[in-house]
Amino acid sequence: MAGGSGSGNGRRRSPSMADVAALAGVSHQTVSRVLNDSPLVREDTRERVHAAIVELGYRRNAAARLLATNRSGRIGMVSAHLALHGPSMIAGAVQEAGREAGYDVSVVGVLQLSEEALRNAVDRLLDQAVEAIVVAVAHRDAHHLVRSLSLPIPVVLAQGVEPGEAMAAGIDQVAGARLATDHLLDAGHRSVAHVSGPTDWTEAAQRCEGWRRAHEARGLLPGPEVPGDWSASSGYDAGRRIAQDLSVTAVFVANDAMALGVLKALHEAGRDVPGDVSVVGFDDIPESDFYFPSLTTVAQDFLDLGRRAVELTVRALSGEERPTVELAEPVLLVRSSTGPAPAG
Amino acid sequence: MAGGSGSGNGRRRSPSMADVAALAGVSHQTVSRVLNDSPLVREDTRERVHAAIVELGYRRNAAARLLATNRSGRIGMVSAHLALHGPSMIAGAVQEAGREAGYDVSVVGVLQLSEEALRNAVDRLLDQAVEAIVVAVAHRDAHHLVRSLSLPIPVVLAQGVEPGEAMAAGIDQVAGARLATDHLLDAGHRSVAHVSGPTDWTEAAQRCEGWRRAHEARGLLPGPEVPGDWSASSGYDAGRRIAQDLSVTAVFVANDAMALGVLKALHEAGRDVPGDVSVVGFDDIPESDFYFPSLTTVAQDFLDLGRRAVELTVRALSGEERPTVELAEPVLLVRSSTGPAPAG
DNA sequence: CTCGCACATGTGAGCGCTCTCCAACAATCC
DNA sequence: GGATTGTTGGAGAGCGCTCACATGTGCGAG
Repeated sequence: MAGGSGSGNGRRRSPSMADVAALAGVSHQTVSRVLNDSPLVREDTRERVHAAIVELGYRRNAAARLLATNRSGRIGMVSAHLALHGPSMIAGAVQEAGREAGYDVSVVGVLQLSEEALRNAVDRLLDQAVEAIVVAVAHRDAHHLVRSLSLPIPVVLAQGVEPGEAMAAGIDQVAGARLATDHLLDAGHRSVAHVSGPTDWTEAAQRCEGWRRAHEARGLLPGPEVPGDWSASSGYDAGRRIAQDLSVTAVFVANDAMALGVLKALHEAGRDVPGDVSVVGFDDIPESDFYFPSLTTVAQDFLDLGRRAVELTVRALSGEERPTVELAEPVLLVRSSTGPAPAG
Repeated sequence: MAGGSGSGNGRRRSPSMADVAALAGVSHQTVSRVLNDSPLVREDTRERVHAAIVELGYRRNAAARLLATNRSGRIGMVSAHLALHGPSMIAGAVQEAGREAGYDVSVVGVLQLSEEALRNAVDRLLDQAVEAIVVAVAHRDAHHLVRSLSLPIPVVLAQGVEPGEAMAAGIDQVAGARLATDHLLDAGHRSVAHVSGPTDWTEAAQRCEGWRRAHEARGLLPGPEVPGDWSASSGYDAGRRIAQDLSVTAVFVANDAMALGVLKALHEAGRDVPGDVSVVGFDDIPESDFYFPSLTTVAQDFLDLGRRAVELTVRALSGEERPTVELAEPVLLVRSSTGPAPAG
């Protein structure tokens, strides 16, 4: 036991605060103060410490800091279908907005939607000691789970929320759908068909609701509703069914990808867009301007949504009880896939 | 100061190992053993501990564990343009493959590509104590940065790599481009035009290279090259220029989104696809089957790529010096946007 | 009946940081 | 000139875990 206490330890440990302190000729506490921008350090001391930090390539150990402070500076986010336009935009926006607010954002994607998968995702985030969780899964089950889950940290919902709901940010899907449907009805169409998203997705349900209400408000009966699954392929199938019904002169499709399929099916069936049939999409993906014809669609400001979600998070974190933000309003982009109802 | 030492401390701390140990009537070490599946625990003790864990809702503190072990079980990933199909698929695949291999994956997206932004991203990952980093930015600068950066942890490249490169997984872009170009040349076209991606992206450069070589191999001169930026909009601009040149009968477009733009421009110029002009894309995004006409394109197995990248990471982590995997081969999907060269 | 050896469990140090206290010293006041 | 500030610095505990070790059993062998 005497003598050589194992010094030559193969892999060199990274420098610690003590090493920096020793090199700068101060105590570890002073180094800590410098790192945390405390004003209680003389300028030349601060510089000496900084020099030591650079020389050693010191980097503060986040785990130790977290252990001591119990604050991770990290927000978790759970998302599904990250390959889809909306979810991926929201994830990017939350990450960006979080960063602006001084938080790191960890995104965990759920592949198969199930209660277990969601719980799992939340568990993984909890393991990372996140201070709050943003759930951006606009699925009914997710909504329920979030509300039932009683976590010691704030959980905010992004997307698929109801107006006035606390701890929830969103874009008014019902309003967006009404915008789209009203545009068609205003153009003289007697009714509008709808290609919907999967019904267990709250957004799909809300868009459907808006479409229905737009008709109701005018005392009209809505056209046929054909279910899809967000994919272009399902839109194509729906489009083929719609093309057979010659009384349909206008279609509101729940997202742009499906609208692409609808457009193709209509085209193949020899029905002209917008001459015979008008089509409106939802999402304004960058490609939709280059469809044939370029697609009238509803645009949502995802970046703003991300910012609102983070704003809620920050407010909740700073003690506010059940912070609320208003739903954002989507915008209709009129392009060339819509026109007046055909005469007759 | 006597008496009531602040016991009613508002926010209750989450239970620690010691709490579990006390409840189960064992020492904290035994709890640790149970948590780490040590065989040195009697069955009934193990059950008692488990019961205590459940009762208390105990969850192991990852920061403390990391501090003690110096192993985070986390892999970092830096990605850019997560809204694009390829990058987003790769991110998902790496996350999934990492999870299978027992690692958590942290993705940090870079918005503006710059050396500083990349360094920043790496810094953020380092702060999370990742054990390795996967860089999935197929940009020349990223490639350089990664090779110059000398980190104490393994860094593997995914996408935009050269054959035989160590610590790098990829899909052979040159081969993919040759596949596409040869398909057109085989169909009798005398030369093929190319709408390329931004030239500082290695993938764009490699696809361009494959297109060039395919001509070379037959002693042909390549058609005009028009630069794009991956967006449908830039593809549209390129398509308009190409449509003016009546000698062009075939176009290889560096990705599907730009191909959509090309298709539209060609259509507007009255040039029939594939009657007058054949078009091939790259990526096989789910929508490309529903373009007008449905797009012949090159498909890449991103999931496999993710798995290979993680495989490299794991091998490097387990001490292998400079592990290598082979480039994967992409596949040509022939659909209806390509046909024989027009007579004349 | 002691020894030894497997197994099962407990003890204590230390990971790198932040926090709460306390010490040293200069400048200021009555 | 001694008490009173304010400024700058240091010492030490403790966050919750894992590690290396010490300890306490039971049981067959010498």
